[in-house]
Amino acid sequence: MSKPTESELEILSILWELKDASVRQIHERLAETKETGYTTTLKMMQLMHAKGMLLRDEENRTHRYRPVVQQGETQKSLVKNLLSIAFGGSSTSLAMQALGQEKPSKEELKEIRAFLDQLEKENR
Amino acid sequence: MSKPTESELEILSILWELKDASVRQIHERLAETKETGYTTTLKMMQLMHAKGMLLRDEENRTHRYRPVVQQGETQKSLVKNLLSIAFGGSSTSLAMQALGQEKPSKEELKEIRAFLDQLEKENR
DNA sequence: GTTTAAGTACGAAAATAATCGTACTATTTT
DNA sequence: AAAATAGTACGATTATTTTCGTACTTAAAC
Repeated sequence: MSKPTESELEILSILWELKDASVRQIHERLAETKETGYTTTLKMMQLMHAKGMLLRDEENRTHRYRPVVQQGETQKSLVKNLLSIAFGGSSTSLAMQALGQEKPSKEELKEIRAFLDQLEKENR
Repeated sequence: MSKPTESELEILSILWELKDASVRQIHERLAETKETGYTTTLKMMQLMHAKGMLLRDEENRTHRYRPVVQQGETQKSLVKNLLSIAFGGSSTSLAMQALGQEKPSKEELKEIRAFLDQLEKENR
C-alpha cells in the first residue's frame, strides 16, 4: 500500500484509536488542532476509501469508516523510510534521537532493556 | 526552517555525507536509485538554495552546494513529527520499532544501554 | 578557432495533495 | 407537513511539489 500523506496519517491516527468512526467524529477531532472545513474531511475520507485505505460501512445514513492497514504495519514502513532517508540506516541513532526527545518513564526503560536483552539473545 | 520534502531529504542526505557537492555528483548518486533528469536535480537544488536550505559556492563554474541545516537538527524535527503523528508520542514504541527492524550490533547495543543508563541518571 | 561537452537559468507543464462550494437526499424538529 | 439539520457526492479550484525542455554561457577538445 502506498505511503499515506501527512493529512491521511492524521485521520488514520484517530481511526486507530477509535477503531471506527463517522466523518463527523473525525472532523471534530481534527478541528481541535487545525482549521478545516467539514467537507474537506469528508472528501479526504472518501478519497482514502477509494484508494482502499479505509473500509466503509454504509448500512446507516451516517457512514462509518475504519482503517484497512493497522497501526503497526504503517509504523513499520514509516520507520523504514525514515531510517533510510535521514538516518543512513542506523536504527541505533534513530532510537536514541527518539528517546532523547521524549524521555521514557522508569517502566518504559525497563521495557526497552528487556527488548534489548531479547534482541541480543536472538542474535546468537 | 520548514520541513524538507521527500525529494529534498534525498538530496540533503547525500550532502550530509559528502559535506559539499556539485549538482552532477548529487545527480549521479540519485540516479543510482531513481530515474530522474539532470535538470530536475539542478532545479531542485536551485530551489533549495533559494529557500535558504543550501549554501552555494559560485567561485567556479561548477557550483558547489552544502547544507545549511545539519543532520542532527533535521533528524530531531523529523522524529518529533513522526512521534506525534504516528506513535501517539511514545518514543519507546518508536525506538523498539526501529531497533526491531534493523538489528543493532553488539557495540551498538552497548551504546544504547549506556545511553539508557545516562537517561535514568539524569531523570532523578 | 570551431565544435563538442558540461554547466547554469528559468519558464512552464505535469503530478499530487488539499480545500471548498454547491447540489442533492434523508432525518429530525417544530 | 414545512423547515431546519445533518448527511453524502463530487466537480472544480488552489497550492505545492516534481519534472523537464529550451536558451544561453563557458571551458575543453579537436
